[in-house]
Amino acid sequence: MDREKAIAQSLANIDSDFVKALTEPARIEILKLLILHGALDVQTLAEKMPQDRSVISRHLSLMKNAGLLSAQKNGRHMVYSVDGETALKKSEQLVESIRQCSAFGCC
Amino acid sequence: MDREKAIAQSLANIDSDFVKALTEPARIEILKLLILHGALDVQTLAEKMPQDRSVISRHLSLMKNAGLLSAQKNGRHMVYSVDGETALKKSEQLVESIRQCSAFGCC
DNA sequence: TATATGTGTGCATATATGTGCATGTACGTT
DNA sequence: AACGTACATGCACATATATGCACACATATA
Repeated sequence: MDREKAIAQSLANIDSDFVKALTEPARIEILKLLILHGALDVQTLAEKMPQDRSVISRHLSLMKNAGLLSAQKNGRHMVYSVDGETALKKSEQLVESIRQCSAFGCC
Repeated sequence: MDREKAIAQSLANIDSDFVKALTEPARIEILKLLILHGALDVQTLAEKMPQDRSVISRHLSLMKNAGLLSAQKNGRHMVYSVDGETALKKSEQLVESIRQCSAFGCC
């Protein structure tokens, strides 16, 4: 059925990794700190949070894979910053998925 | 600092329950079935999925609390359907949060 | 009333995920 | 080359979450 495929396609477009990246309080805090201070390395970021550096490092890696952050190696420092363009694009894509589903007549 | 509060406020507006509701494959499948077939009761929904009825019931409850679904009692049947209006509103709110953060100069 | 059906919840369990410590790797410094 | 620093990863562990079974409650039916 065409309609079924269209609905499945819309929902398949929901980027699970991106959404998951926004569910953890520690990651929201990282996001906040990065927006507030701009680009920060792992060490500096970890000093502003209760978790261990290794934990912060893993969160950053996850958020980078989710398209929320971008990273740049500066000497032995790894500098992370928010990839606002990608983040905005992905969130808009989420709205579009839900909008299409609404258009399919869910209510 | 005013800017700091504004950033924190934007990120605090991210509805964690709503976002979490979209991270579980089983819940996405429920969403798909509800959009496809319209309003469905727990039993009918559970027959189309591998999980136990109790599991489906819990997912539905969570999605309802997240504002993704609405429910109506019909005799001994509990009929769930997608609350497209609320879902769209919440997803747009997510975009707005990220847009504001972008505006604060994260990139 | 007695019986059957539809839901939700308590409980135990498996899996997923966050966390911290120890270690390995990469890079700059002396 | 030797050392110190920054980061990532393997490992063990605690917590969160999804799952299924059994049962209690509500409602329809005989």
